[in-house]
Amino acid sequence: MSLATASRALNNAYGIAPATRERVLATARRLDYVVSPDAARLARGGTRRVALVVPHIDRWFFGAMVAGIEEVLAKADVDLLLYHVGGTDDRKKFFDRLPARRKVDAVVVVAFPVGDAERARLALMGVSIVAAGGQSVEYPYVCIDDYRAGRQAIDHLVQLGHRRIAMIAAHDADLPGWPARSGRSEAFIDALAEAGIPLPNELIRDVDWGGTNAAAAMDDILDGADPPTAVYVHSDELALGALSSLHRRRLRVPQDVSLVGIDDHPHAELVGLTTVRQPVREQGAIAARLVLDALDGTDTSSDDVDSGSAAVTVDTALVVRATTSPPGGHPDAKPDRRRRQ
Amino acid sequence: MSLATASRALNNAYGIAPATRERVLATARRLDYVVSPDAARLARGGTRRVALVVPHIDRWFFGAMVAGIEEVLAKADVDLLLYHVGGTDDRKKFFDRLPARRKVDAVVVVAFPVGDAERARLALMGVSIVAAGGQSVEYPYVCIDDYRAGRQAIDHLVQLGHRRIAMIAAHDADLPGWPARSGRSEAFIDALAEAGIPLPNELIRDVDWGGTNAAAAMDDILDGADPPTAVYVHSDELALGALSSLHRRRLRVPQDVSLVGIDDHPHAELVGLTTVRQPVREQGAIAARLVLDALDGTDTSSDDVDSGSAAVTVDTALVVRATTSPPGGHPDAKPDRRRRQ
DNA sequence: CTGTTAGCGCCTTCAG
DNA sequence: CTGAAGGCGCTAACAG
Repeated sequence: MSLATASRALNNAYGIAPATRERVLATARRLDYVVSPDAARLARGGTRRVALVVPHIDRWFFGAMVAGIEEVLAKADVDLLLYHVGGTDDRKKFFDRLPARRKVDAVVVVAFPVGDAERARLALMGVSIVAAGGQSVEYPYVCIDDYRAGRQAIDHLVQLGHRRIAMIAAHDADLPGWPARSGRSEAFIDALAEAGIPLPNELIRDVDWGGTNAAAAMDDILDGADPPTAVYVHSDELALGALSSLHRRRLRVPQDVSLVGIDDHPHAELVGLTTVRQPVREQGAIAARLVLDALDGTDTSSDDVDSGSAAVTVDTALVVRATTSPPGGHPDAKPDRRRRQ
Repeated sequence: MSLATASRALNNAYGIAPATRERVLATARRLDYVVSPDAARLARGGTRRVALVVPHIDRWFFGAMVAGIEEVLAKADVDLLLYHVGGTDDRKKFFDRLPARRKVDAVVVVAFPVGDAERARLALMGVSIVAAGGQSVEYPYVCIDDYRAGRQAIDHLVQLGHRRIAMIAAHDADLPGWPARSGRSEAFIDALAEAGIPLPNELIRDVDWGGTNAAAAMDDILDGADPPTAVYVHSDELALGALSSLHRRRLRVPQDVSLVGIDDHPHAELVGLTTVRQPVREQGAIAARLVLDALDGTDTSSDDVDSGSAAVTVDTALVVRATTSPPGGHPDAKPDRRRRQ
């Protein structure tokens, strides 16, 4: 039979006799034949591929995000090209060479602040772009409200009665302009202001990302003249560092000092860390759906539909575990050690 | 000028005048032109792509491995297609559908035990396969010697004078046949036997992978009649769980009980966990090189070269931190809290 | 419903 | 050293 007929059969196209199709499929099965996606793409246009640009694949947050994205994209039968853009040089190289060019229908930047120059380079690719975990004025995105998450953490401390509260923030040399920072910091400032607490500059540290750095910052803070009764840390992995400092000093948590983080990292549950949960995997899934929307939009050119839902903010929630209590730690007020088991 | 000339110029082919080439390249640059990799692949054969099959991308070990692979493969200008094969159903679906078929030149299975049926399916793809993190009789692989790693951990405990030692192993429903298990378990058995210590079956637990499960196992062990003075845990993430159990019970580590893990997870340093380091990222890099070798081999069909170096075992090393000491914990013998800072 | 005919964008002999 | 064909494996109009 003819080539075209076979092609139609394999693609479930219209206008083909069920019998013929069945025959084709059977033969294909017998020969273990599958169409070449590359050749198909060449003829049809549109790779079913999207590029994933991710800074630190070996950190939980990014891994979970990728897992979420992969899950729904795989289901939609689109492939993922992984570009690990770790350090600054990697980053430069990526945007200079644009290795994903002509290879994908879309790119997802994962928790990755895109600068103006970089945006210009990306535009060159001529494909849709979505940002996962980090808002963007230019692209469809999904993220949490970092300010709100921060407020949930701090307000919790304030409500417990803490007045002397430290903050450990972090920056990442590899991620200049990481957007979560400012929101989480502003939350601290505002919350204290609203509670009538003067901003304790001597209790604020801004470290390079990493648990050991956070531990050092915690040490530094505790060495101060008037140490805090509670510490707000920008993320759980940093909080774990702070916690190790506390343990090393044989300070009791939460009796001597309370500790709250953000993220709900798997290890947070393990050590009973009070934190603000963000659904990372779900964000990934949503990002993937944004991608699929974009692809459909491109295919059908229906610009007037759903062009507003391109910005999704998912909710966060305080998870109270065992590292927070009123100052001095009233045992009665102390929550269960492991809340969800 | 002609199409062919341009093609030659872009590919640095032989037989082209430097001037002409330069002119072509300049124009290409000006037009922001890049060749279509898909079309090129169609004409030339050989996608420059490899598939990465990874079970739990959101766990540190797998992420680090992927990072290592990506680093060298990106440098060689080959792209990575990511297939996240988490649960058993994912796995079945992947091997049934073989979504990477005809899309890649090789596939890397990351710490992923491949069964016979699965191997047969993979063979269908007709591409080279390498195993990263887990030995394989069939494929080129890179991994550590799990038995040896286990021995390094246990022998350390034995040398410190411990005679009552517990073991927490783990299995993963998603990774049936995980090869590291047996080696790490045998190490325990052999080491005790050599030291003349009878195997304490009541101190051995085999849990589902996960920190909380390990914590529960630790609880269970400590509730026993004659608790151990030291615990050997199959991996750091489990050890962190065990550690949380110890902390919760206000047991002093290492004075009351010593703890040793395997992996050197980033958090191990944070909490001062004594462990056996394995260079995960490096294993990824080596796996990537095995892939490149295989690709070259295919291209040039030079079967007689380096066909023996296909199995690499990388070294592990004991890292003594703060969770191990002689039974009872002689302060003098106690190593520095944070060894490498 | 099915076969024919063009390409998709590139590489590669083969003659100039 | 360069240009002119042919083809990689498939799909998409077209006719039958």
